[in-house]
Amino acid sequence: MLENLNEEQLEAIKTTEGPLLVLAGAGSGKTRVLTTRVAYLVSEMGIDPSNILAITFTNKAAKEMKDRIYKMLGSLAYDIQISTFHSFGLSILKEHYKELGYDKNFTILDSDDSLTVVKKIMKDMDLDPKKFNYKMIRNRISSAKNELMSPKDLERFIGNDIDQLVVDVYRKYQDKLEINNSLDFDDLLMLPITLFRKYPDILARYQERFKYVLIDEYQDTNEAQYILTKLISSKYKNICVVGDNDQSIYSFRGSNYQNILNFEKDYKNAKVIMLERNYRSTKQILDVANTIIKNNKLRKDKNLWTDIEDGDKVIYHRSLNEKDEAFYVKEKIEELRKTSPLSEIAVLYRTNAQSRNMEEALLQANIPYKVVGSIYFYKRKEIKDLLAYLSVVYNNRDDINLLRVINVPKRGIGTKTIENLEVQARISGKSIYEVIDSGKELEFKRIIEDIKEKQENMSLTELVDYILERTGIREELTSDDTIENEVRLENLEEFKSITKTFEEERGIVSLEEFLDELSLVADATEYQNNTDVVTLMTVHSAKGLEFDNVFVIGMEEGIFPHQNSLMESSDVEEERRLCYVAITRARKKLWLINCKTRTLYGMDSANPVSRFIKEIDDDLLIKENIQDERKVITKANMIDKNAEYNIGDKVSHDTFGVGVVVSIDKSIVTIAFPHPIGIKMLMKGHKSIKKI
DNA sequence: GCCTAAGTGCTTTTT
DNA sequence: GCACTTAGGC
Repeated sequence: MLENLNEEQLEAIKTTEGPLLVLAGAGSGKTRVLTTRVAYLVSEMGIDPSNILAITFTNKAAKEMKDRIYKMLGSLAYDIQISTFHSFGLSILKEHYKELGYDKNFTILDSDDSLTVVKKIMKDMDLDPKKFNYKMIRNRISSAKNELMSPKDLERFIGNDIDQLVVDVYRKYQDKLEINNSLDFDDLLMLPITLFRKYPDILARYQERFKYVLIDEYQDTNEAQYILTKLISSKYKNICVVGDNDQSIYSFRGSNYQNILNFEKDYKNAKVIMLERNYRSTKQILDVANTIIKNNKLRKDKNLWTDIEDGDKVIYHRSLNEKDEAFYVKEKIEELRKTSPLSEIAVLYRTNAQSRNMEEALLQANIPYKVVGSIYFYKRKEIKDLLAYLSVVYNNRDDINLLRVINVPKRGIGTKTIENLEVQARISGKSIYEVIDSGKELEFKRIIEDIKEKQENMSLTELVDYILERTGIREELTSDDTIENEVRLENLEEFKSITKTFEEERGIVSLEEFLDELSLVADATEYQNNTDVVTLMTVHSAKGLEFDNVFVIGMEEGIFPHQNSLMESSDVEEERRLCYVAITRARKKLWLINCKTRTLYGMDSANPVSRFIKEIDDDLLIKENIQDERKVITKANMIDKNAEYNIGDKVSHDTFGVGVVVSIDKSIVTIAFPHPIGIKMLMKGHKSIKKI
């Protein structure tokens, strides 16, 4: 078990008592240290497996850790609690929902559902939707929760009308969730803390149970996660946190990498171990990563090194456009697959939207791939509808899901009826299901009741089938023979194969178990078992993974670093850390790719080369296709029909600033906007363009 | 109540 | 470019 470990790794494993901070650079064997440490605690120190709590951020990391520990400990591993923060929170709430005023069958809303609730509340408040951004309000509520602030706590910080509005909506939002017996993602972290603060005896039991606590990716913890771990480990203080401040990439979710830098202050006698030797990447790749990350000002310097000297140089390729970019990657993959399994190839990008062209290219070339984190499966209407039915069957009081399907398929329940139901529910403080007592909606209620009754003697897959039958969804989709309906049916069949896999792996699965897991794992690829395929994913999802061959596409200003990060230097630094994460995923070969022009938001644009590429020393790269920079002009339709345009005219745009008309061809006017957008073209009828 | 066409706004990253 | 909303006719 302890073979082939270096001195620092061994020390991290054997320091079992007291607080321990492991600063682990990329590829330094962090996961190995964590898993071996757990195994060591059990097999060498004789610690009861059920006294150990290991927390990760992603389901994937948790699964990986479980598998590895299982290999070392066998079935003893089952008693170790290894989970993500959110699933750990959920497990606490499953035991103590009563103390918090919830019923056993509470449901968990995904972030779209939360947004729907916020929208609804704001509409009820008669707020002009154009004036207030729902998403912004939802995000503010979410941040407040992650900072452990109730509406009342937040009140003290009101400085303007918007703040006041956030507090008002937050209060109503929380009331709504409680009436609906439902929780959002943030509640999974916040409520356990509320519980522990209110009931010290319950906390004491958890402290007693989890005498040994391990936290992975500690640099990504937010306030709620930080407090939660602190509470649980505050009695025995056997807390081991592992992380790398250079890989902190979740500040948008409230994570604070100061948590890792402050660890020594929090725990006075903390031991600190640095893992600086990289076992993953070649020197050529590591050099590129190091030259980029050293541009961050707010950073603790460290020296990540490797002795893998003989590698290939990193390639920087510049394509014509995004199609060409995808084509290039496809060509390279076809070469690679002669010598490497497809599972050792990853294509990484900054935003999910970038997967599309890549998918098309791979599809055309018959190269199997998977898109990780692609939630599009669960976002599809038919799947969401089915899930909504399952949720309502499980928790009748879940208004959000009920309203989604009360008229699906069409049953003649329209806006008026629904409005009435909502009003009734609001005055009586009940859920919609509870106030239904007549009309077509009673018919709906009967369907749900019937499914609930039948459910008792059915497997999960049978239940899904019965819902499709009883609700009329299947009939609706088969009665009209269109391609769209065909696809929908296929997706529903695919869903059934997910439930089947579930049941094969775990035997009888309750609806509760299934819904819980789906709400925490919104990624269809987690349940696919095709292994030898190319992996497409965002850089964020790639964290913690490694591949022999890595392509990073879209290395352009405005994309990577992303447009929205360019205003704040601290945000650009986070983008740089993200870039560092991307590069350090590669073991052997790395390609950095961008293109001269691409279609973005429905417009053609020419983005400058990413600053991260420019930060790399020339002699570290092989450059391909680099020529005539910055003269690319693309065209599209245009604009304010009432105005006349001449070359050289100045125009202004709310987002892009002041631009100059560079060419006119019939109805197409091309406008150049300054850095960093590059040159943007605008479509016909775009009102935000004004001639000056 | 339902359907369609036209209009609008927005896309960062995730549990 | 797309998903989502809205208005207006049936």
